[in-house]
Amino acid sequence: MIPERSLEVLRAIVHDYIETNQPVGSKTLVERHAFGVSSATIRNEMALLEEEQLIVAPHTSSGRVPTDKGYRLFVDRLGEVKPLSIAERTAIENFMQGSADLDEILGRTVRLLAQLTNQVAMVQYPSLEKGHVKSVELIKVADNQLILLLVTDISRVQQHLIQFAAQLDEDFVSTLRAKLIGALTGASLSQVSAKLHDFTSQFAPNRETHVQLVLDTLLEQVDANRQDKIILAGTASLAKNEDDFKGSISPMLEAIEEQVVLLRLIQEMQAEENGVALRIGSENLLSEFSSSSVVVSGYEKEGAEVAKLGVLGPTRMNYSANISAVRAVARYLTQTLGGL
Amino acid sequence: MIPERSLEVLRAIVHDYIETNQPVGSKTLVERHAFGVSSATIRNEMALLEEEQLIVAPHTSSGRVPTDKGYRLFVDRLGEVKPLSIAERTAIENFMQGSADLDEILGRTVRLLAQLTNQVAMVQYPSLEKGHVKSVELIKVADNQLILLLVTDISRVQQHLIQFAAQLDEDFVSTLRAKLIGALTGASLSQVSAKLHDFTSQFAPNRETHVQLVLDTLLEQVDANRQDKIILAGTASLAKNEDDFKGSISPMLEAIEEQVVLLRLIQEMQAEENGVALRIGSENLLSEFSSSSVVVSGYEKEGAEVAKLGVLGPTRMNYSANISAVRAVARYLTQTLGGL
DNA sequence: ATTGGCAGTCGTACCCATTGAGTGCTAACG
DNA sequence: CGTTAGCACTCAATGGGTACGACTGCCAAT
Repeated sequence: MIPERSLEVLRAIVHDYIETNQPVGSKTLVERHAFGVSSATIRNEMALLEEEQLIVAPHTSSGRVPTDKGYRLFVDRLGEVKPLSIAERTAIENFMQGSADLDEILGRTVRLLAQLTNQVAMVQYPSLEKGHVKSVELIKVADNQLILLLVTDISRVQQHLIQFAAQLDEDFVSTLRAKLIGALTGASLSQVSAKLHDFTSQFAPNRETHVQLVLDTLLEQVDANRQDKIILAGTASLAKNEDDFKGSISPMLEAIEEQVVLLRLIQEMQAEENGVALRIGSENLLSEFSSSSVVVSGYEKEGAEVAKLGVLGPTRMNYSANISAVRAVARYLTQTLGGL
Repeated sequence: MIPERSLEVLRAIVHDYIETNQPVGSKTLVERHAFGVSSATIRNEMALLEEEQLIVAPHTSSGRVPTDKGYRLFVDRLGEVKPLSIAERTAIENFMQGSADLDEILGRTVRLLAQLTNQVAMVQYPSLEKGHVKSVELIKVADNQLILLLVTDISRVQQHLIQFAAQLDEDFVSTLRAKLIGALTGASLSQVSAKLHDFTSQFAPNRETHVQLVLDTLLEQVDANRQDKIILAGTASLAKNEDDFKGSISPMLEAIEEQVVLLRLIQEMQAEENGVALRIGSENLLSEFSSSSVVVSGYEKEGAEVAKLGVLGPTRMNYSANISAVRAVARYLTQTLGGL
């Protein structure tokens, strides 16, 4: 429905605007891009694009700026995304090398992504919902304190301190430990609750409150895997691009600090055909992010998507470069996790 | 050497400037504070203060603004710091209640401090240098993978995944585990290295590389306790007070993200008589923080200082309120940790 | 459909005069 | 000798006025 040349003009406008941060006018446009036509023709095209609400003029006598809708059309019809440069690829590989620990891998990943894109980078911790229990450990650290460890197959160990009213004897702890291991090893996290259904009855009545306390803590740990965590890097780039955002950046910083908000935001984003999900400006329902865009992609472990990563920046961002960076980093992370 | 009335004037200037964010002139000063003298006298005093470089006039025909040196004298001669309001005290107590896990306690603490002061709050994780080993655990999670756990007496468990080239048999793992526990339980972290000196020789030569790998990882974990970690909250307030800082806030955000810089910064601050350490503006040697002030205080566990916490904000901050907030929160944290 | 030309709009930059807050200085006062 | 009133002076901020220039939209010609 929208003719090819109009699209071409839109592409050029987005491109120039991203580069110069100035509203772009018809004259400079024909100078920089070798359209075969004069500025007057471009003016007509631009009037059309404005009617379609794809671009807008900040004031009467100025050039045009893409609207959110304009950016959206731009990325949807982007065609090819620019592949990463060789320098970038080697940078990625060097960055990821020699990490064994999950925390370290994710930490490196998020810094890498921030560096590649010059935007705020976010990496969500893997959801363990689909994980399995590898082992459970009880470690006595004081007469009345245990540390409960839950080891799952996504290279992560959770720990929690349990405080008891009374002293604990070694025998009780070790039988409890053995029975827990027996009952849970290999179970998927979603099964844990069911598997423990009648667990307490194995113990003498006077032990029951202690056992129950441990079970409660354990279930809490399992539950904690559902509300995941997110790590960030590159928040300084918000300040650097400050005038790209309407208003102050401080509500954005606040929202970012509230992990819950961010998590909900990226949770509800569903990937499109090219593997990444994209929200542009007002497509983000939260008002704090109405002049920001978010690019996210899922990453996988053992063939299943376990969490997401992505970047957050002004709507005036380099979509092509950022999309390919997010995609590449997600792929490398998937690959790195596969090697564990 | 500096007469009392001059000090009084300096106090008034700092007070008004913090409140209004405007250079303060002699006339408005006598209006707001009931000195017994006229504005001309105050002008003479101000000329004196300026000669001492305690205040400065941004331009010829404007009021005065405190210099870093002025702020310094102000806080040194502050006399009493304003005690917290009852509302603030109950807020603190509510905030701290019902936390058992160290991570959670520190997380709450840092958010509390940010909220009380409206500044960037920082809490350093306890240094475990003076801690003791409570237990060591080896958990087999796959044929060729172990998780090493180091449990210390500061309610923190460290974990690290170890990957082996060959398969491991249960017997080897459990004897290694038993010997490690035997050798290290109760040892202080600084002794660990020495205690393991001749450890490898207990094993058959073909096991040595495996044992060594575990020991290396263990020592790495012990070492990791020296380079501590810091958590932050309230970075949004940087943006909110943006114009209080010269230049952009983005280098500050960068420095904050580089934990190393922050750690060095607060590490080298030594507490003064009132229990808090204070760096004002250019007293911070790092140029990024030349228009910021930092207030820190140590907090204790079992009578010994284990780490620091504090706030970071513009030199134009409410020193009195922030000092007392930092002091109070440090005390409450010490108290909370004592209950573990 | 494209183009050159042209009137019209509006933001930006610049100059200039005015205003007002605040200073330093001096001379008078108790 | 400290304090004070008065006064001349400085300089940032403000607002009006004008010129400039980068655009656009429209129209008539190609």
